[in-house]
Amino acid sequence: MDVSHILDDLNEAQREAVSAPAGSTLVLAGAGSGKTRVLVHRIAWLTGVAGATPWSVLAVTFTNKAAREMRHRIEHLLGQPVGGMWVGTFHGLAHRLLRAHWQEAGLPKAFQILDSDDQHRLIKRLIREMNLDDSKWPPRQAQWFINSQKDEGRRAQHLDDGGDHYQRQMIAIYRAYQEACERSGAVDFAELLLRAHELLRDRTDILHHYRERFAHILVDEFQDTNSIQYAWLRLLSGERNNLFVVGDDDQSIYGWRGAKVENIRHFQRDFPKTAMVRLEQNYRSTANILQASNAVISNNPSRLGKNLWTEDKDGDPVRVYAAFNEVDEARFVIGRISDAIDSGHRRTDVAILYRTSAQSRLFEEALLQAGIPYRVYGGLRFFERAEIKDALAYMRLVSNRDSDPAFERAVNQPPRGIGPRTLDAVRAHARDFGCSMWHAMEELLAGGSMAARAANALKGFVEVIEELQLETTDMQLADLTAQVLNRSRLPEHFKKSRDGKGQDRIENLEELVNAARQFDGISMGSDSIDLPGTEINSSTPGSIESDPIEMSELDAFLSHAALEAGDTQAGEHEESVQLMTLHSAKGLEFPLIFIGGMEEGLFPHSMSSDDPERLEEERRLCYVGMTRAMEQLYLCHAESRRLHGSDSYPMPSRFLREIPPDLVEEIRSRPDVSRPVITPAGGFNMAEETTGFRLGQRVAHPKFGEGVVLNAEGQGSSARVQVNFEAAGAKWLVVAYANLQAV
DNA sequence: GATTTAGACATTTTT
DNA sequence: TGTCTAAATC
Repeated sequence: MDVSHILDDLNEAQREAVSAPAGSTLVLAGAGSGKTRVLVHRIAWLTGVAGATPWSVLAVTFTNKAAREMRHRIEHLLGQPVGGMWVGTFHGLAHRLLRAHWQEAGLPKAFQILDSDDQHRLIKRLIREMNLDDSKWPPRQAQWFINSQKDEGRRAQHLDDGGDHYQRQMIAIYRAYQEACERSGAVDFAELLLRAHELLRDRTDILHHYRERFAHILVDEFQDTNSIQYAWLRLLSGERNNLFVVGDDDQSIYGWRGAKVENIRHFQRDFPKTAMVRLEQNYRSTANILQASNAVISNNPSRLGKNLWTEDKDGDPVRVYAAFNEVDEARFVIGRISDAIDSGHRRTDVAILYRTSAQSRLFEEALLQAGIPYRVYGGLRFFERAEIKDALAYMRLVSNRDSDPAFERAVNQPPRGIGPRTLDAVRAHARDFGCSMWHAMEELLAGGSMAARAANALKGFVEVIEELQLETTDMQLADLTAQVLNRSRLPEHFKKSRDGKGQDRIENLEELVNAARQFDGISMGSDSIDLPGTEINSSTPGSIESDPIEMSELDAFLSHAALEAGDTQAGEHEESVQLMTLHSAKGLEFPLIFIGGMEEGLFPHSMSSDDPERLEEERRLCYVGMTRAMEQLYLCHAESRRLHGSDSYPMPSRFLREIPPDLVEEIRSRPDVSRPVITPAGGFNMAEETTGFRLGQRVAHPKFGEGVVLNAEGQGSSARVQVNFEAAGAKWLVVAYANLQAV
C-alpha cells in the first residue's frame, strides 16, 4: 500500500499528532483546525505505517453521523474498505458488547432499547402507580435524576438519601424503574453504557480479551465525554494506554447533559506520559472572524489555553445589527440573505443560528414570505414519530411479549375497546405477581373473573400478536413489517383521522416497510448481523467474541431504530438556507452565518447567567457559533423582543461587548424609515411628528445616559417616549421635561 | 371514544 | 404568545 501521502498534506502540528508515538496522546484541536482530518490520518498512519491491523483499532464518536463520516474518510484515504475496524458511537459500541455477552451482562437475549420517550412514559406510569402526585414529582425530573445517576455510574442501591425527602423519593422511583426495566428486558441509553462498563469491570476474562484486541483506541470530541464514558475508556485502554483523544475544551457545550470538560484535565493526570499537541492553525474563517471569536472566548478564566491563527486575509468586519424588535431582526437577516443570493451565493452557504428553538419561527415566516427555501434542523426524527413507534411496539411484542412499554403502547392503539379500567386491572395483577403485563393479562383471562366485554377486547389483542408471531416466523423483515401493518390495522386507523396528518402517517408507515427492506438488504450481505453504530468484523479466530452475535433480524432492526433515529425530514436535500440552534451547529461550517437574539437573558440565557460555570458554557456556545463562519458573520440583537407574550427590553449581549470594536461594523436600523405610532386619539401618526424623535433613534439623557427610542405616544406637551437606556433599562419619559438629545 | 377547551409553561439534545 | 397536555364534554 502506498502510504506516502498520509503525512504529505498536513501541517507540522497535525503531522506531530498523526505520527505521535504509542502511548496516550491528547490533541487539543481548535475550531476549524482539521480535527477529523487528524483522527482519520492517524488511523491511516497506524494501519498503513505503524503496522497495526484494522482489527486492533477502536474509534469512538458521539453521533452516528460522525461515525459514518469518519469511516468514509478513512476508506477514502486508504483507498480500500477497512473491515474489522470498530468505528461507532459510545452507545453503539456498548450495545455491541452487550449483544455479544448478554448472558454475562445479566440481560435477556432479546433485550430491547428504550429511547427517551419510552423511558419518560414508563417513569410517568410508575410514578402514578406509586401513588405519587405527578405535579409534585414531575416525571421529567425523575428521568433526569435517574439518567444523571447512571451517567455517574451509580445504581439505586449505592445511593443514600441523607435523610432528605426529595432524595429518598427519587431513589425509590429509580429503584422501581430499574425493576420495571428488568421485568421487561429493557435497557435505556444510559444503561447501555453503565452495563457495558460493569461487564468489563466485573468480568476480567472479557476485559482482557478486548484489551488484547484493541491496541489502539481513538476518541473524537473528547470534551463531551461523561464520567461513565471516560471510566469505560480507561478500563479498556488497560496498561498499554494507547489512547488517542481529540477535543477542544473551548467547544464543550454539553455540560448540562453530563459531559465533563474536566476529563481533558484529568486525562493528563490519569495518563502521566501523555503527549499533548495543540492544533491552532485555522483553515476555516477569515482573520477578523477568528480574532473576534478569540477575543470572546478569552474571557473564560478556566481554559487550557489556545490561540487560533490563520493565514487567511482579514476579510469583512463582523457586522452587528441592532434591530428594533424581533420582527425587524428577521426582516434584516432575510434581506441580507436575499442580497447574498442575488450576488451569487448558494442558499446552502447560509445558516441562521439561534439560542432557543422557539426563535426559528420568525425567521421561517420571513423566509416563507420572501420565497426562500429553508430547512430547520432538529425536531422529530423518523423513528420517533408516533405512528412509527406504534408499529414498532407491535414488532417489539412479537419479539418479546414481556416488554411492558411495548404492551402499553400497542394494546389500545388502534382503539379496540380496552379502556383504563381494564388496563388498571392488568397493571395491578402484574404488580402483585411481579410479572409482565402480557403474562398478567393471560392469567386474568384464564381466571375468567373478567367482564365479558373487557375479556373479549383483550382476547382480540392477544390474537393479533399471536397470529403475527406465528405467521412471521422465518419471514423477511420487510414482509414482517408489512404484515404488522396488516394485522394491527394501524393504517386504517390513521386513515380515519381528520386532522390532516392521516395521509402523512400512512405514508410514513409505508416508508417503514421500505426502511425494513433496506435494513434487510444490508445485513443479508454480511455473515453476521449489522449492528447499528458499529461496523461488523468478519470473524475473530477462536476467541470469546468470535461467538457469533445471536440476534434476529427483527431485534437488530428494533435496536437500529432506537440507536439511530434517522433524519428529521425525509428527502430534504433541496438547495436551502439552514436554520438551527447554536448547539446543533457544532461541527458544521458555512460561508455566511447569522446569529440572532444576541441579548442578555436570551444569550447568555437567563437560566445560565447566575452561575459562573454555566455562563462560561454559554460563552463557549457563542464561540462555537462565531467560528462556524467562513466569510461573513452577522450578529443581531433587538431593542425590544416579545417573549412569552409580554415585551422585554433586553440589553445587548455581553458577548458583543467582548469583541474589539475595530473588528466590528455596526449597522443601524434604517434611519430613513419612520415607524407609525398609535396615538391615544386612535389614529396613526409618525413618532417624529408628535415627539420629535424617531423610533429606533439613539438619544442621550442627562441622568440615564444613552439609549434607543422604542415607543412613543401622546401629542404636544403630553407626548411621551419610551427609551431603552443601556444602563438604566426601559423608561417612559415626557418629552417636554426629559431634555433628550438626539445622538 | 373522539373532540373541545382550559391550563401550564416556556433552554440547549444525542444516544 | 404559541404549544402541548390533560381533563371535560358530547
